[in-house]
Amino acid sequence: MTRESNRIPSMVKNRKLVEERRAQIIRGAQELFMRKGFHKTTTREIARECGLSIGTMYEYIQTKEDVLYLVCDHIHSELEARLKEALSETETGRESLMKAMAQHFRVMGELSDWVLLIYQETKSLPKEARKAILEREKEITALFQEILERGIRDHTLHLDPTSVPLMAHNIMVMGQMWTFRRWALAEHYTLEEFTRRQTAWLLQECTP
Amino acid sequence: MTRESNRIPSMVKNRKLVEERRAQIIRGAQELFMRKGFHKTTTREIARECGLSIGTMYEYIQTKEDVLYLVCDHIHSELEARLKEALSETETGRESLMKAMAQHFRVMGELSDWVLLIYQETKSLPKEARKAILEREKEITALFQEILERGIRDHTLHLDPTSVPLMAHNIMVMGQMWTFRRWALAEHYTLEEFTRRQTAWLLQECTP
Amino acid sequence: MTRESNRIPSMVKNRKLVEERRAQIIRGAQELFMRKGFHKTTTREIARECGLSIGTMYEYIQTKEDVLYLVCDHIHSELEARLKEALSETETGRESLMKAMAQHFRVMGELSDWVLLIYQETKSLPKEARKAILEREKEITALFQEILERGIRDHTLHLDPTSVPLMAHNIMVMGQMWTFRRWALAEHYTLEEFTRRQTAWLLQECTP
Amino acid sequence: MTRESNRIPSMVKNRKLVEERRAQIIRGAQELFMRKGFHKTTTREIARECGLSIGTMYEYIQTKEDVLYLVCDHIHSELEARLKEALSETETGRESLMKAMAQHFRVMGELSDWVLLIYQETKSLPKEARKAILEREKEITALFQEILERGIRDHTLHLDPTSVPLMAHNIMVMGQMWTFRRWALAEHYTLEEFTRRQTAWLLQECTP
DNA sequence: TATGAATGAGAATTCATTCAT
DNA sequence: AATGAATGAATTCTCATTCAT
Repeated sequence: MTRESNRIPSMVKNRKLVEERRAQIIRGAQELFMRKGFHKTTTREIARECGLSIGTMYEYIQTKEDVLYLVCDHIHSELEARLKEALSETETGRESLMKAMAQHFRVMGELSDWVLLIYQETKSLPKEARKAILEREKEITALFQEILERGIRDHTLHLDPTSVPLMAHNIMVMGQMWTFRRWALAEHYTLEEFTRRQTAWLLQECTP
Repeated sequence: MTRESNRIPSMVKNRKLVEERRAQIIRGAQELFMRKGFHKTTTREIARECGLSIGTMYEYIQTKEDVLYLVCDHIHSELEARLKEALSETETGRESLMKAMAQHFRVMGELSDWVLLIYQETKSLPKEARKAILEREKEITALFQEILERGIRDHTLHLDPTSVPLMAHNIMVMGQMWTFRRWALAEHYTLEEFTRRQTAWLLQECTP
Repeated sequence: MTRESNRIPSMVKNRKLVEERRAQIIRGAQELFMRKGFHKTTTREIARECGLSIGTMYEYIQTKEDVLYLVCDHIHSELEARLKEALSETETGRESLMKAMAQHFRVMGELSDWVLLIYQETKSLPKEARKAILEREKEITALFQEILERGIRDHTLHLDPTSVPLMAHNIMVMGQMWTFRRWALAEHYTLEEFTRRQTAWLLQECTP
Repeated sequence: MTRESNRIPSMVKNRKLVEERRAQIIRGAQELFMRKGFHKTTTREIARECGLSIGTMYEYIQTKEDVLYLVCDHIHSELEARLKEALSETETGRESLMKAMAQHFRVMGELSDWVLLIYQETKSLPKEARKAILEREKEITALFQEILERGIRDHTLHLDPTSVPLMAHNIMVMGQMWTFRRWALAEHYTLEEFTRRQTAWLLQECTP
């Protein structure tokens, strides 16, 4: 599930066991990183929280940064999975877009603490890992690009093809917006209102 | 200039000197925080970079977090000042909006490393300081709200008044977008194209 | 042995090891505190003296004050143990008192550097610990109260019962006297003479 | 008044001014040392408390230890002066002794916080200064020796002359006792009861 | 595989003292 | 005489990582 998990070497050979223990580690660390941030969480705390000894934990990772990577990767997997739930090839592009945006905002709202985590702690990752995380981000963005393109093909969305990447990114950013600026937005709008208005705005741009 | 600077107590009484030395500290720390991040920068490095002994530096701050606050506050001041340069009361709201958005995106592009800094390190600030930083963010957003409202009043912008806060935040987020996702956007658009398209999109929403 | 030792949390689980390492720490610190005082002794010196790395030492204590507490507690244990050696239930109260006083003065003389340590550094302890140390002091005083009361019961000591606490404290203070004012007393008296005179003085008060 | 004050060199030549400023310093420092102890009090705090700038303060002392010495010396002066108030050459030795003991206990009770200070912080003084402080202690003890000797000479006190120093020290220690062990003694006795019992005990020894 | 004691470089902060003004 | 900004050595404590059992 945590797709990139195999990028991180482990001392332990048994694949199944590695998978299982890392799930434990992710569960414990996620909670802690969210509450205290990456830097203020110690490896000891992570070990304790996930029920392993430090020695054992280090059999499954190499550095503390690995844990952060594991967590970020897992969150991305979750985001992507939840988004894909709402996708269907049988609908028109326009319908798909509306559903996808609604789901995207809903998920970003529900997992907002996790999303925050990704955007705030990614910079603590070593270059390679940071790149891999950006790649995931790109992939999710690509999902929206595909929907937009499908809409163009089936003539339910009228949009200059050169605007497709921009609009996909705009959608992504709208999602983040709900997690980063909720402190201000929630004073004025509910998630449903927010979704309705933003979707309407975007769709209008895609209407002849 | 660094408006909130007087929130942080100093051992040194001479106001002028405090102002001056803190400017030194900000200059040195900004550079380092940008390059290495807050946590990986040591107080000794900051002191060395800004040409003070640690002892002396600590006469002007109380904790390392104070330096971060000083830096964030300074960046916000810069952003706000640069944005205000482009504002003028004599134009129509629509004209103002176009200029302000262009300037905003330009500034966010130029200072993108600094902007990144604010959004990534703010969480390391103590609660009080974090709140003060959010306040600054609100104030800049308010500038766009005022422009939008002026446009509504002078009938050059047609927008449901309840959408004003949302659109102001959308503009803010578009600015951040250019700093956070430039790695992806710059593959497709120049800053000018980005500005043109986003402005057009937003203005269309404000056209009957 | 260092009875209160378990009040101080340790990172290390193995009870036996904790006992052992703390004994090491006490041994090293006692010597240093005696020579240089608590404040002028650094944690690194303590670690070096007791053959542990600082990191390791800090696995067994939480703060430098903990070391002081451990040392004070250990000294009290020693004092109490040595005093109890001389006690016997089978003798008359009067005989007991004489033996106990002699032993007390002897021990206070032998361990005078340690005793000095307790009385001079206790104030550097956090409140809770200071209270625990006073408690030990009370317990030793109580030993003398019991002897006096036994003497009253078996009619070998004639003393107003309301004077029992006062006399017990007087004995304690006589013991400290030999450590605190030896610089002056030793010019005139040997420990034996001191013991004889003070015992005689006190016993006379307890003779009809 | 602070007799030994001239042992400590000052940058300032004007004797009167030195006297005056040092009195200021003593007043401020005494309070702080009592509350926080010598080590936890900073020179800056002392300067602030006594209304001088640090620079100025250092014109009148050489090191922080000097301040401690000044304070201890001043306390001793106070103790001695208060004790001497109660002395009179015209009474019998016995009467003198009773009055002196009562006054001694009273003063030690009243100034107990200061007395504590002397006994707990003296060890922080450099050797020379520590010796000077012990000298003061000796002098006060000598006052009691003189009274005892006068009593022997005028036949109102019957005491083996070789016991004179011991008894003088016993009196001194009884005084300290009331400051050091008040936490326990005050549960059983008032200062008056304490004085009466201790005086009676001592006088009995001096009665044929 | 699992454990957890050991390590020590490294970090933030303090504070007595000086000295140019 | 008075001031107070500057200094930097010194101090306590932390924590990611290793490795012998």
